[in-house]
Amino acid sequence: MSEYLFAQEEQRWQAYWEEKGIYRTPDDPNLPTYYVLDMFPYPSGAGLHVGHPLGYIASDIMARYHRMRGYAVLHPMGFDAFGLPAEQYAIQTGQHPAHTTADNIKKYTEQLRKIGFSYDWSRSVTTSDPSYYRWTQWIFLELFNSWYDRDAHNGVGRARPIHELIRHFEMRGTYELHAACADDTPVFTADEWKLYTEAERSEQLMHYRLAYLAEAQVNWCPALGTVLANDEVKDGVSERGGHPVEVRMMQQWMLRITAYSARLLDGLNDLNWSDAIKEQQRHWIGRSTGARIRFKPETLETHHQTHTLETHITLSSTEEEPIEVFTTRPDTLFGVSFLVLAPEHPRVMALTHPTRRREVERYVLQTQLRSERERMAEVKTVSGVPTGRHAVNPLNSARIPIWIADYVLAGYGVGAVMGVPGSDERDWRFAQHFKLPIIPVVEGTNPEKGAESQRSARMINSDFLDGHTADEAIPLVIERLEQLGHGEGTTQYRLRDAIFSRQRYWGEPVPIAFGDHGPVAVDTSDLPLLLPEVDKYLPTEEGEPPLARAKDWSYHRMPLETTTMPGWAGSSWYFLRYTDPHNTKEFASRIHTDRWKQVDLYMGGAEHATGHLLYARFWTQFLYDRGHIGFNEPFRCLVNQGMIQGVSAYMQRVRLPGIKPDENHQTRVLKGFNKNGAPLRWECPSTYTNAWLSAGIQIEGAEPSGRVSVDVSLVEQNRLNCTEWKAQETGRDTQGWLMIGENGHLTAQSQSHNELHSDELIFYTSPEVEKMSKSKRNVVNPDWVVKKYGADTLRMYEMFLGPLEVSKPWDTQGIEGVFRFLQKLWRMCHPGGQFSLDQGEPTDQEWKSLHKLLLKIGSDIERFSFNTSVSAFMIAVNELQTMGCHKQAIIDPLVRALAPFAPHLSESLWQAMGKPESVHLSAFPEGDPERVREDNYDYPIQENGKMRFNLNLPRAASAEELQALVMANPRVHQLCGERKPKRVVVVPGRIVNLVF
RNA sequence: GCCCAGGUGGUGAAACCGGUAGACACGCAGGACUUAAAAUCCUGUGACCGAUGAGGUCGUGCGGGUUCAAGUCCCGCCCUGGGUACCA
Repeated sequence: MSEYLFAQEEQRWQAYWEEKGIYRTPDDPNLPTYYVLDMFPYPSGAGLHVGHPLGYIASDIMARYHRMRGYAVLHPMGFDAFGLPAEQYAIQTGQHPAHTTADNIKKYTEQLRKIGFSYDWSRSVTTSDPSYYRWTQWIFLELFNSWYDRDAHNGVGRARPIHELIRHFEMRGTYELHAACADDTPVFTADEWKLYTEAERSEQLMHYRLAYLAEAQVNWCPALGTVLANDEVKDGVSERGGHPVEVRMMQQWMLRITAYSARLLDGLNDLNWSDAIKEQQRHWIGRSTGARIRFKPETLETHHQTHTLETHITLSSTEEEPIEVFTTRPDTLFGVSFLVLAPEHPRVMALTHPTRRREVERYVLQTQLRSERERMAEVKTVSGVPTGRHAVNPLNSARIPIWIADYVLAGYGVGAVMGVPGSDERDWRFAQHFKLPIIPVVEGTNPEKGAESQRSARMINSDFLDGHTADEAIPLVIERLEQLGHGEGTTQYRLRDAIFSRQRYWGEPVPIAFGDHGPVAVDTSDLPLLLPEVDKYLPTEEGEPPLARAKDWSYHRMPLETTTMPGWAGSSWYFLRYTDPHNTKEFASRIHTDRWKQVDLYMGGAEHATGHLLYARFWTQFLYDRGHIGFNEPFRCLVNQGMIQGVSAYMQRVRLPGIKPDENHQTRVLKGFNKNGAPLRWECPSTYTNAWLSAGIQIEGAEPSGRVSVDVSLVEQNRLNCTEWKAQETGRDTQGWLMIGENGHLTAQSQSHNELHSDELIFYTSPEVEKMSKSKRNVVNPDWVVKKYGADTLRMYEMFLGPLEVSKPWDTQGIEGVFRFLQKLWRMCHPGGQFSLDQGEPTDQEWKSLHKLLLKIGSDIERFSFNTSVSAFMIAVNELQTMGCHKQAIIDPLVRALAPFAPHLSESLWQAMGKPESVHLSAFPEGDPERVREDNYDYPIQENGKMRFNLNLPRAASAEELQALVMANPRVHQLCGERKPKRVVVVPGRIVNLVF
């Protein structure tokens, strides 16, 4: 056998590994543990393309490497199986999403198995499996039955059981309670609590639960009949499908992730994640520190009232209440010349002067009508309307007008700002536009030109703050405001509570029923609450979610919640389940989660930066607070693999110039240039008005009329396989087509005498690197690669392509290099076609090649530099081949080092050596620096920093000795000539530089 | 606009602490073996000058700087990709 028959060998070893169960996670509690996890894939119907396994291959190398280094390795794979595509398919075809999902999982699993990953499949989990989502529902109920105590843990805060909150209410009401809740949460005494009805108590508790029901502004997508999360909406349309989205108020289940804002932000510092992802999360959470300041509105002269007494009283009380604003620059308080409320601010109408009511109403209505998209498009246009009322600056009693404007967002801070046009760019534009006064409060402000927000500048016109910088002034103002009771220092977060309800079928049912006194949790012993059968996967006629179609959707005669959980519910805790996947008593036992702890290496795409990665951290911290696990961050080290892009092949289509009526109608002559600019002429049938042009060809008078991609499998080095293309196109396109290539033309129905045969036409497509997708026809399927080159080649080539974190295009041609390397190694062990290794003692040179490799691989793996590892293997094998080495003493460790990268071929060679056990159970070989040490080093000799030649000098020589040796060398004399070096820089072990 | 990556041959890339730029591979060109092809092996391959030699000049997005020495450090800009946006 002179050739490595990969197909046969790979199948054989995959069966062998499975039979021996060598990737099963070891139970031995004495072994050090290593948990490597790939991000949960959604099993889409399209299957895998070559981009998907990139991260899986890298993590598999790490898993195998650690296994060989004596770690107990947990390396599982499972499926995030609930989701919209299966549901959409169900809506279209009536096929139950569970069936589609099962088919897709089967397909994915088969594809993954062929690549030879070392997953412990016995631990696989699927989120749509009731035995799994039972625990997703259970965690939801834990959230429902928890509140967040901000005072716990020395002010860090901690989630606590809801019954402890009830006890607090019974003893002290809301007195001395610092809980995460909305700002407008009512205050009550213990006595009031005791008098509340059950329904009222339930309503009060809802303000504190970590999973709670609230009226929320949501992104309603009519086309999908569902609500989308903010990160599922891009540019005003749904991320999936691109359907329009509108803003609506709806009753939703929410998760109080904002309780964890500070911890989620601060926790980032200790994580071994890329700065890019950490920055994205920081920005998403968006902490800003500043102050809330209350401005008292001027009393309204009430001489015009026509209200009834009752409404008059309620109105005037809100009229009198101070207006609260949030600012990060309380130091600029003396520069305030107006207040602005968001149009959605609840007190807009109450604070509007009756004479202005009409105008304000119109403005509010107008902003409501404008879509998100429009508002985004007109970011720089200034609009707003005065309320006709004024407020008073709490520090200097200045009278300032109150405005309404849409540049203030209801959803951030308190929905109201103080306008400081001297120090804020937006306030400045607003003041400029409406001719409001601009009071400079920091030195160097030019009110004519713009705002000055420098924090280091000295304050002016600011009473007791004058002469201070912003950082000095801020605590002073806050102190004064707190003394006067007009405000206090505070911290705001951009992060919003997460909407948890989905108006969809294919998700986990929310285990809540609605009783007479409010929501009731399904008893945990009744979980899982199974997803019911429905006749259609669509919303009901009344716009209720699909679950409302289910027969008898109730719990102890109480109607059940009809929304389901979002995709991220199941994926927020799955890494815990893998430690104990078959547990029927708990989501995972502490014994197992304590043993494996955090994921040591989490591999996946950067697109989950603010979604999955944030929610998973939130759930982990919550489960930690409630004592269910012993750590509060899920993923210690995160590596984001880059994308593998596709190279699409495009053909240019042109409209040919018109033919004059008197011309010969059989053929026509086209003139133009080829891609090198050489003039060309073609004689073509005149019946065609359109043509495809080979890349770079120009035709006089022709107009481009679009381009079309062709399947990449028909293209090699940009040259189109015209025969194949013709075979595919002729069936579809009855109109016929004309192709103009480098050397002639081709049509669908060979009708012209001078037409080339499809094999002869040289036709180039234009390559373009873009995302790999079906629609761009640039998808390369791993099954195809495995079939043609084998799994080991695919694995090594994906690693060889470039650094793991970087995006790079797939080039099928390049794969030959890796394929040849593996074949070369195989032949090295099969001299004359038979397996045979030399039992002799290797030479120093042979040892050196081996240990150079081992040292390199060891350090490369530690820093995920797998592309250079593959090169190192190639270099070693090239060197050994040149030396004619096929000694077992060298090949044995080399094969073990190769095992994580090319598990099949190394197993073939290993077992051919007569080893009793799998190579994957052997020890990873260590490099020995002694074996690569050399006595001499080729010193580069530089002239003024420019490399001239090398001198072979003893490595042990000191700088002085080296200088003496160099200066005595005849080649150096020749280089110097008459000149004498001004200075000789000698860096032992590196370089010698002669400076003239 | 702001934040984060990145920009090196025809292509993917390497250079890990400031020390020989382009390792390894693809592609291309030439050669050996073969009736031929495939496979394999050998040689060359950044650009320019020079004779195809010896040798030299230039060269890591652009312009400056620090240094004996810069792809690497500093300052200013340009471009590409990702994120984000009246966030007070």
